Amino acid sequence: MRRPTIADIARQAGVSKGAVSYALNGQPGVSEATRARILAIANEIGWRPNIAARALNGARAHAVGLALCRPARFLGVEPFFMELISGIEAELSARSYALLLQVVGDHEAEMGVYRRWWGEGRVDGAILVDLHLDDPRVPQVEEMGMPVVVLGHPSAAGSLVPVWADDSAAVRETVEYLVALGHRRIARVAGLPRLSHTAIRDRAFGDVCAGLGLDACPIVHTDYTGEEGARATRRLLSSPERPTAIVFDNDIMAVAGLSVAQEMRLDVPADLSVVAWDDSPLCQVVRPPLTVLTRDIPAYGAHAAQRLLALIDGVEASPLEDEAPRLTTRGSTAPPA
Amino acid sequence: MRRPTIADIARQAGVSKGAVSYALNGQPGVSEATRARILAIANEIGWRPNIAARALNGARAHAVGLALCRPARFLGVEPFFMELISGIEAELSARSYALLLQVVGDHEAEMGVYRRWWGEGRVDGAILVDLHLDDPRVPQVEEMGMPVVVLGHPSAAGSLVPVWADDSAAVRETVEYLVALGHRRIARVAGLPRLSHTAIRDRAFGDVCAGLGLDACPIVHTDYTGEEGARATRRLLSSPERPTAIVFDNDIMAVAGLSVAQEMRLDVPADLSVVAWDDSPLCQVVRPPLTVLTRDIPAYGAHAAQRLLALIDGVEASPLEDEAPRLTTRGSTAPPA
DNA sequence: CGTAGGTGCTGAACCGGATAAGTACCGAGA
DNA sequence: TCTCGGTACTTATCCGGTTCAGCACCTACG
Repeated sequence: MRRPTIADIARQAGVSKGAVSYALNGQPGVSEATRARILAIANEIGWRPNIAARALNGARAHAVGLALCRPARFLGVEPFFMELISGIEAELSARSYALLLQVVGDHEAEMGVYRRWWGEGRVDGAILVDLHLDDPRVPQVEEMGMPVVVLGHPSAAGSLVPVWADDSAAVRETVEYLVALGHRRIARVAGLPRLSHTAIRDRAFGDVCAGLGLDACPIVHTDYTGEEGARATRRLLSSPERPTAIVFDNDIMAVAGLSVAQEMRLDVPADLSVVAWDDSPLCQVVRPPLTVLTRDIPAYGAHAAQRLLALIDGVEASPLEDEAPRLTTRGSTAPPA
Repeated sequence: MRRPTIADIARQAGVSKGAVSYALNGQPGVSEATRARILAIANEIGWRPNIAARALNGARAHAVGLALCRPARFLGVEPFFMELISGIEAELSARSYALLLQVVGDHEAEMGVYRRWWGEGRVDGAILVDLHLDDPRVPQVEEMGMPVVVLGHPSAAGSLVPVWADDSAAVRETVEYLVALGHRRIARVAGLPRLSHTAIRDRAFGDVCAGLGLDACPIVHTDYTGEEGARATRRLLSSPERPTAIVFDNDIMAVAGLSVAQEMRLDVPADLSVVAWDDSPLCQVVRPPLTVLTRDIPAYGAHAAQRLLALIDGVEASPLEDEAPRLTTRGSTAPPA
């Protein structure tokens, strides 16, 4: 029960391997009658091209790589990656491209994986996520010559094609909205400080607060976990100059912060307004439902995949600024009491 | 700047391609001195094996497939899959196996993907998840002859190697605990009724309740979303014979149910005890923190990957009953008021 | 001293396709 | 009638490895 090859088809059709190859690939060089006969036989005996054989002739691997460098636990915590992956998938599967996924421990291992995949002809390109400030991966993949799309701001992407959203605008919209409600003391519970998008949001937050003449606008950095989100919230709410509004960098921390506020007998939104970055069912389910910055994460992934496929096709891929996160107001924001 | 091949190494070392192949693969047939020289050259010029060429000689694809048949949105909602994937990854990456992932729309597309991957020699095996009752995929992959491990109860796995946990025992432990606390009216908010593990939990729930002589133990089926979880809870809490405890099939629904209870001015745990299936940071973050059935999902994935790699190696892989979910009590369960 | 056996290597075939080069055949135009 | 040109193929080569058969050469043993 060996897998049928074009040699089998050739034998049955009474033609040469070459003719079968032309016929199956829609190339000129065979008559329509012969082509139809060959296709019929191929279909009948269940022939499938062997990608290995094709790859040997310099063909595409028809797969793109994604190495995720996050502790396994965090992956489960944040819906972000699954949503991103489903968006990437949507684009890839339409072109019959597969996604080669590997979770790695650190950036060194990540680069090792990319080097191997690229060196072994396993992937045609890759998507780089979670850019750091001065990320060493950028020059390294540039040197490899592998088509790569970066999910992140162009300022950190070097010569690689970036796909990003304007986080600064989202920060501005949020702060301006809170100020319009009457808030003067706004805090930000941020994610990992070494991530470049954290730095961008931090700077935008500081700039907007300063521009609006707000007093103290503290920023607390965390590791995105509910535990640290709760701790940061507790610290902020215990300070003498208690903020009347907190903007969290993800939904998990926002929910944790909400619980802390309620634990401290503060009413949300009367005593404290809460805004979360990234919507999730969770945000709609807690009481009060959270005002959030909504992003279409699957679209984000889809756009990155599109750009990557274009690059792989040899098309000059332009940077893409995706839609900025939109503020969706719910019950967790109101004028301060 | 072509990629170096063994021919390049052979030329530099002044030996034949065959000798290089033996040297690089640790096979006998070359002297240690020659082997060392060849390895040094290979290392120096940065040679990497071309998997395509290896695969052409019948070698492994060194990848396993996972096609997930869930709407993109649900993937983001449930941490389960990311945790599962990181567990699978942990095992695979240790053996330099990659995971080929594709999100598909329905079971037919899923089977199409498996057929293609297997037919094209892209994967050496696959992991089947989300088994249904009388799942048509089981006989289909059995016929394909592809090594497959099933995540689910043996009763639904046919001749495929199953990896599962004893959900019935977990259900029993939970109900017995609630009864010991003094509860007599316990309800279950379940997931999709067509999934085989839902059926197994349903049956166990019914059996245990009947065995303990409990009155009415209603089961409500949902689609795992917070919305349906909230609706199911509202319905249960509005009935004349209001349950004093509810066991939810995932954490999202449990949190939604908790909010509904609080919305209805019921105190948790005094008026209503809540138990969630699967722990997550979310469960620890809400007030009160939820009593949960804890599973080590990454371990679950790792075991499945282990079994699959064994199958691929031609080793007879035995079914594996994984550790049953453990009840972790927190503030959401107490004797009824 | 002849030879059996092992070591260390070479040369060539092979995997399953893609593709360039070559060839037989047919019809049309000069 | 001969040539030209296109069609419809065939043949051969290549991709980058693996693997088998074969062949020197050295050693040990009777």
